[in-house]
Amino acid sequence: MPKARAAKEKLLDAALSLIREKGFSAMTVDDLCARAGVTKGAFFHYFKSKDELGVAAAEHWSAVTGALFERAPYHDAEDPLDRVLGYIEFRRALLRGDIPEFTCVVGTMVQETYGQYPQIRDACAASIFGHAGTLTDDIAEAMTKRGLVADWTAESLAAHSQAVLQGAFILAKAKNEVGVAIESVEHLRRYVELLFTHPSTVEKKQ
Amino acid sequence: MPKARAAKEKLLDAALSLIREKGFSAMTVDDLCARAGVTKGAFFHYFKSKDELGVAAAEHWSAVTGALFERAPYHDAEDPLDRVLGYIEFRRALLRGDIPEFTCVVGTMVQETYGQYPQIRDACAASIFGHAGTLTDDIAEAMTKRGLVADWTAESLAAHSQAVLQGAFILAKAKNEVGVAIESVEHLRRYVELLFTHPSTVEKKQ
DNA sequence: CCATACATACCAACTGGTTGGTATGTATGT
DNA sequence: ACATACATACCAACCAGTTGGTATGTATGG
Repeated sequence: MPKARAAKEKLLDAALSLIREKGFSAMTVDDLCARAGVTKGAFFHYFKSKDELGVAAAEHWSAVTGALFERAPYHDAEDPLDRVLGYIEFRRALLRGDIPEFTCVVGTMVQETYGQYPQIRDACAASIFGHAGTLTDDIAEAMTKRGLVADWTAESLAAHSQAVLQGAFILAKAKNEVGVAIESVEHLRRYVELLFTHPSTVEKKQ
Repeated sequence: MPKARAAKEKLLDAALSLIREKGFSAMTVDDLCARAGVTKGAFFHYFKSKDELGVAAAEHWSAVTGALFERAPYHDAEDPLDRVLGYIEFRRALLRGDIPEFTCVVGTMVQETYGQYPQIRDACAASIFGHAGTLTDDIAEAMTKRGLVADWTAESLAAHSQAVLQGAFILAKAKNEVGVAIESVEHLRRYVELLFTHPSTVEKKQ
C-alpha cells in the first residue's frame, strides 16, 4: 500500500473543515469527497455511514487538538494558577483568522446531533470534557496552594471555561467578527484572577 | 377572516421547537408542516423559501422571549446590581425540563447558518445582541452607583453573559443533562458579584 | 340588497434535483 | 492468489419548491 490510508485522513480533515463551515447536517457525503479529492467508494470503504464519520471526526478532533494543547507552552509555568491563566491566554491567542479556523468542531456538531445521534453526542462530550479534564488538576492545585475556600469545584470551573469558549464562538458567528469572542475570554481570565485574589475566599498561607 | 394567519403562527411555533430539537438544516419543510398540521401549500404561501422562514423564526423568537423577559420580576429591584443579579437568577431558574425546552433557537441556528445564510445570521445576531442590550443599562448604572473603575464595558459584560448561557446550552446538550449548565450560570453570577465587590476595582462612595 | 370582481388562505399532487448508500469493477502491493 | 484501497455506475428515498386548484373572504358598483 503506497499511500495507504491517505483517503481516510483526507476525509477526516475535510470533515473538520466542513463541519465548522456549514455544520454536520448541511455537510453532504459528496461535499466531503470533493473536498478530500476522493470518490464515494473511498468514503464508504472507510465509514459505514455518515453518522460513523461523525463519530470518527469527533475523535480525530480530539487527537488533533489534544496534540496542540499538549505541546503548548503554558504547561511550563511553575505556579499552577499561572498554568491556568496561561491556558486562557493561549486560547485567547488562538482567536485569529476566519471563523472556521478558530471555532470548535464538536461544539458545533453536538448542537445538531445531540437528539438524533447519541453516538456522535457522546463522542463530542468525550472531546469537550476530556479537554476540560486537562485543566482540572492545575485548578485544584492552585486552589490548594492558595488556600482557597470555595463553594465550587475545580471540575466545574474547568467546564465553565469551556462554556465561555463555546459561547464566545457563537457570538463570533452571529456578529461575523472575532472581537466579541476575545472580550468574552478576557472576562473569563478576569474571573479566574478574581476568584484567586478576592479576600473573602482566599486564606493567605504564611 | 375567522382563523386567518393560524397556519403562519403554527408554522413559526413548530419552527421554534424543531430548530431546538434537530437544528435548522436537519429540519425539513415537511417536518414543519406535519408539526404545524398544515400542508406545503400553506408553508409556501407564507414563506418564499425555507431560508425566509429561518429569518421569520428568529424574529418570532425575539418577540416571544422579549415578552417573557419584559414581564420578569427582576426589573422591580431598586438597586441596579440587584436587577443584574436578578436577571442571572431568572436565567438559572429557566434551566429546567428537557433540553429543547430551555435552549436557544437563535444560538443553535446561527451556528449552522452564519456562513451560508447571511440574512438568518443577521436576524440571530439581532436577537442575541438585542437581548443583551436590555442588560447594558442596568450594568452601566450599577458601575456608576458603585464607583467602579473598570477596564471593561457594560456592553461587553452583557455580551459575555450571553456567551456563558449559549456555552452552557452546548455543554448541557453534550452531557445530555442540565446540571452542568446550571453550574456555569452560577459561575457567571459569582463573577458579577466579584466584579462589584473586589476592593481593587471598587471605590467606596461615602 | 346583491351581483360582480378580485384577494386571501389554504390544499393535494407533482417535479426535478439531491441525498445517503450499494453493487461491482480494477489496480496495486504482498 | 488474494486482500486492501480505491473508482465507477447506479438506485431508492427524500428534499425544497411548483402547479393548479378550491373555499372563503371583502371591496365596489348599481
